[in-house]
Amino acid sequence: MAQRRRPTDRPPTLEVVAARAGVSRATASRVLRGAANVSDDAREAVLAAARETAYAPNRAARSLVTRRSDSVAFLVAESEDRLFNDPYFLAMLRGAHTQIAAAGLQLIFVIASTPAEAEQFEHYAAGGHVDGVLLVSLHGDDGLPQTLERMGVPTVINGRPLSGDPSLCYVDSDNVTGARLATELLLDRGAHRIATITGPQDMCAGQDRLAGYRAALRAAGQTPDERLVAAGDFTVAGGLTAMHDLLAACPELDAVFAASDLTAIGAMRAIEQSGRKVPDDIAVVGFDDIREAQVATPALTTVRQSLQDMGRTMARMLLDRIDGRTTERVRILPVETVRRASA
Amino acid sequence: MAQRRRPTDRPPTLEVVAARAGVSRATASRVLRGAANVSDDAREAVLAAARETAYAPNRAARSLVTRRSDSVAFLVAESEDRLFNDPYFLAMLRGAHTQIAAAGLQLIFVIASTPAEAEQFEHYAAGGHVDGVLLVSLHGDDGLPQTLERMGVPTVINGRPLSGDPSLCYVDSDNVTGARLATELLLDRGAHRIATITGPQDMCAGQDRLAGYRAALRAAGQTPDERLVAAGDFTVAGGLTAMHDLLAACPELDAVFAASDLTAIGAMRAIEQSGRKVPDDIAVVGFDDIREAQVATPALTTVRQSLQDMGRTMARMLLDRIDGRTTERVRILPVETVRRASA
DNA sequence: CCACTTCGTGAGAGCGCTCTCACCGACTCG
DNA sequence: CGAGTCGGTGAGAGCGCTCTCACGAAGTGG
Repeated sequence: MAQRRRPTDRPPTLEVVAARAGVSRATASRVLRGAANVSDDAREAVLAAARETAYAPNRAARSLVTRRSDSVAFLVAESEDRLFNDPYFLAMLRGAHTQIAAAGLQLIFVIASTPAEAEQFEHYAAGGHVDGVLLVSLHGDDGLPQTLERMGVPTVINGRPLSGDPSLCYVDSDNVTGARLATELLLDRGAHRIATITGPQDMCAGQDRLAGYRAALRAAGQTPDERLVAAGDFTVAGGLTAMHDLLAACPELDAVFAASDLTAIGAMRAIEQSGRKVPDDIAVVGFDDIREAQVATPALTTVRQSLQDMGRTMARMLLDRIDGRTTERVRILPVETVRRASA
Repeated sequence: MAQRRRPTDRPPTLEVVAARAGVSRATASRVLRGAANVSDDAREAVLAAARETAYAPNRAARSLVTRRSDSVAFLVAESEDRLFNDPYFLAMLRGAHTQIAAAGLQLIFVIASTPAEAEQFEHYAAGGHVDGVLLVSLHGDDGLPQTLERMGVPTVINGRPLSGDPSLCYVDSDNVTGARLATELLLDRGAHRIATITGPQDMCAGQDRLAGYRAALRAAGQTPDERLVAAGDFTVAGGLTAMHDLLAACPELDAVFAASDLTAIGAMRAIEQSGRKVPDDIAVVGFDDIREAQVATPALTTVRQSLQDMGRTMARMLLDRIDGRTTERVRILPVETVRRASA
């Protein structure tokens, strides 16, 4: 437990600990950093002194000489709207925090919704104030990761960057397989005309899930029908509109693969409004397995991806890179289907 | 844009900027900190030099001498389970981030789910590594805020601390009024026997929402009936069980105020299972206005609290305290009812 | 028994910044 | 016209830590 301390007097320094232990600052420093070449006597004396004085190293002083900040940024490059539409975002943050904290680093949380904010962060990172960056929700072909890497700040991205730059390091869910599994699940159920509502095509998740849907249809000997593809944006409202369009264009469809759970919920609402039943008339499968999927009526069949794992994996890769350990440049995480009432 | 920089050469220092501007380090520092007593000539020269060299101040060095870390912790003292059950948690983080970033400080994200993690954080804070703490999801009469304040680290808590310590600084939603409004809404609708499913009674939100419910009934001339009060825990499962109990104990009830939206969703499911209809047989009102409330069937009438405002307000109070400005010790934020189909 | 290595240690420099203090020129005032 | 004031400035001392280097004691081999 920390002692009461008046604001005027200062926390104990290494000097104090060393004096109390009867050794030099250098030796105390060695012990506290866990360096080798210290005798057991000295080690014990220093540890005891540190405990008695409730010593906590001054990170600023350490950072000044080591040129490491011992902190990484969790940078969300996302507009506010979409940020709030990404329900497992928190899970990613949690996963990342676990790893980062275990390594003794601190996690700095940053939102950069606008180009101005992004540039401000670049400047900040240029000052050497973070050892690495976890970049979440990168858009289009934003050059931010390249800029950071050029400045010598290792960066790990969530989701394959659209730019396709082969030097970038990222972690992604297996969106193609997930979409294929979802579509196959509908095929197995006997669906003949399976529509899809896509995600935004400026994100790899949107592109890949569409690709997986098409791959499954082709594997089953069907030719993808463009009338059965409607554009969505991962939101409830987008799913609602897209589903109405699909029903108008092709009333005989009997199943839908929605590229996100929110989209699927919007689609189910549209189906209900048209007087049809889920899953009897039209089966629905989503993607993400957000909590709303369980609460929805009927409960939504979907594809689960673990964003906590995503955060953990990203953090682990980043730590490896910061410490100069070799690490794979790309990790693709598995997904699995979750069967509920809607299909 | 930052220039390409080989890992070996270092970022420009104040020394470099000063030399380029033809002034001393002290003057350059004055300009960059925005201090007074600098001639216009010197100011312009320094700013130009800083721009040309893409100078970014070294925070560690500054921190070392000013004894300020220019960072605050966003500390979540919450078990993982509950953390994931608090859907607007992210909104609070966002609100806090906006304010903190605008003040030029950085936000360090910390989760302390276990006593060991909490103690580790105490030790960390004792080292003077944060200028203040935003404490989220404090439980029971946890002594953490008192400890931090004793160490001279200003702390702002979300939600009235149960310990009732009058020295603590907090921001809370007006839970009593919210619960009263929700109950009055049911009374106005003509409900005669209004039950409630409470939140956990080791949290002020749970206690206050029960108090508001009772106050509304008494104001309407009713004597609260203990058979109509069931214990919940803010979860779907808890709401489901509690509602079954209520229906068994008092089959003639015609309305329920649930202390959270998730609880309300569980309750609606139980009502449905018992063969009754919402809102025709039993009207339901929740609390929070989480996104699931809109998606639920029927859409949930509820009480909205803005957790983004909460985060913003907490951050503002903390910044005021850090900078030594006087500030109120307690802020209670308003709530409003949102009418949807369930009542 | 002497050269050599190894190990534990301490002295001391310096990381990049802020801040105090002293100084200097220009001004005001009696 | 000398004494006092004041805005602008630079020299220099640290802040608390790490890290290099040198040194003495102990161990090792020819």
